[in-house]
Amino acid sequence: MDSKQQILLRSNEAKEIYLPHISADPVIFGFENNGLKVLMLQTNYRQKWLLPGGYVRKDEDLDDAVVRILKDRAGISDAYMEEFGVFGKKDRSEFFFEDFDETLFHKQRFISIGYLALYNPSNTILVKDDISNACDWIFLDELDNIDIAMDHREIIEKALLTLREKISIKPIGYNLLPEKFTLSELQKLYETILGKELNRGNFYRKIKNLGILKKLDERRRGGAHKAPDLYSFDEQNYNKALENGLNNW
Amino acid sequence: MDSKQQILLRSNEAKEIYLPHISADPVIFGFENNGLKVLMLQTNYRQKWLLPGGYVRKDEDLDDAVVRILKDRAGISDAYMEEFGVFGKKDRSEFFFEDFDETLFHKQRFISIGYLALYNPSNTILVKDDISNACDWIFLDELDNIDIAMDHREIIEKALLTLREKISIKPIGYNLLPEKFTLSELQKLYETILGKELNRGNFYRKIKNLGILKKLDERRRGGAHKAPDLYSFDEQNYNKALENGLNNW
DNA sequence: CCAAAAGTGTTTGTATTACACCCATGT
DNA sequence: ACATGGGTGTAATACAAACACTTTTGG
Repeated sequence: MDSKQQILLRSNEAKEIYLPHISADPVIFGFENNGLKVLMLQTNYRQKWLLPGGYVRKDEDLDDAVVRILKDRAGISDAYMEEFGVFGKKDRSEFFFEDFDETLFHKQRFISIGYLALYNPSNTILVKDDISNACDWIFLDELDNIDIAMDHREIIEKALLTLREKISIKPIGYNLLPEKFTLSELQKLYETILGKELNRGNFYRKIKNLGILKKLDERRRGGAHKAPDLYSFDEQNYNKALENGLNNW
Repeated sequence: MDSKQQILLRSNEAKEIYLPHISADPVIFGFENNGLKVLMLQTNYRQKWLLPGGYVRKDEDLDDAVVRILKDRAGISDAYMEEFGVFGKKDRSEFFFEDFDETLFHKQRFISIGYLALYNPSNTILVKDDISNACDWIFLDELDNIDIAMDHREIIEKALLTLREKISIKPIGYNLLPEKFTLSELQKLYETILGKELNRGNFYRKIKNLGILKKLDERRRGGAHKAPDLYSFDEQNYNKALENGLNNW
């Protein structure tokens, strides 16, 4: 079965179970090798890259739909999630399926709700579904080199802006870093998101005064030099800081 | 024609021209008599108060739809506008029209996109449309005393939170105050949105250093005491501050 | 004259920034 | 030994918060 037939099959099913005209597109950010990445899928059909979006079931809360979409399309659960924008231009999506006729579910006009998600790439086992031929974390600076469908590039940019604003108000890291991490990894994450370098000593003090870290009795061995201490987040204080907000960086 | 018949009539029309399942609800804030107000309509049907929401035409950008809705339902143009949240619980709206059958357009499941708008009440000539028997600015502290339909109270609360966060990043006032205003009016606006009192002298210096005000050669006469100077916004600097953001209050 | 309005001064406290220094330690 | 990591000291700066005093002026 070729990719076009597969889409047609999906279309009929979709008409029955999903609300028309509404889609949700999660921009899932991950942090690895000192860089920010976005999870994207490449469709069999037309070989273009897309956010792992999906639709809302007729009998399902929108919030639940997004959780399900993340799970089904990217194999991700328990990610941090937040709505950050709505994309509703009238020709934003219809053109993509130009070789299908108007009855195709996917070819409707869609208003898409953008969700920002944070997740640690090393926790993911990437599974491409049957309409995708690839599922990958793409570094932010590689986005320019791939062919992105519809307005998904614009969606990612808005998500990134939101992330940047967010980090000056709320702590970020819990969903992006592994259980155990070093201070310089955390600092690098902040530097990457903010797009500027931070002073190590000041970062050390500030993050420590927040009280959101727990120093572990372990070190990361095997590096070329002194073994750095490992930390993890103190969940209670982290969540308290999430509620109360922080100051600026 | 009673209110139920009127809704039925609207329903048939609506099915033809609007996208199903999608609505937009603007929370329009106004400032008058030293207090924040929200524009609301009271439906003939069931006498409940609602935000002046509307639907999106099949051939219309979402952004344009919101502008049209504001114009048609509240007689407002050129308001500041910004999306602040999406409300998508599955039973959030269907119950309101319980005495109609399932074919009613309005009784569908709706996912509503919330928009925050700022407008000066004295610029509005309130026009109730034919499905509303009242259209009014309601003071925030009066909201508890009126019967608000669906989840619209929750939507207003989220909008207010967004407004509060917004004021610490961007200047606010251009769309909420008349052309010419006094410093104490502006201070009162800030105090109302932030929900706390500010020191006059410090406010004076801070707002002045922002450079977003123009002092006019006029005074407000007729008060009991010294006539206060009138100001207006310096549009260029105001917009620059909008782009660049400010500090905290 | 009086109360509101405009404008300025000062003090205290707290964060931020930028550097710099010292110690610890794995290879 | 040495590069990295951990931890602290400090001086300059910049605001923010609280308060108080003065001058102006419309009725």
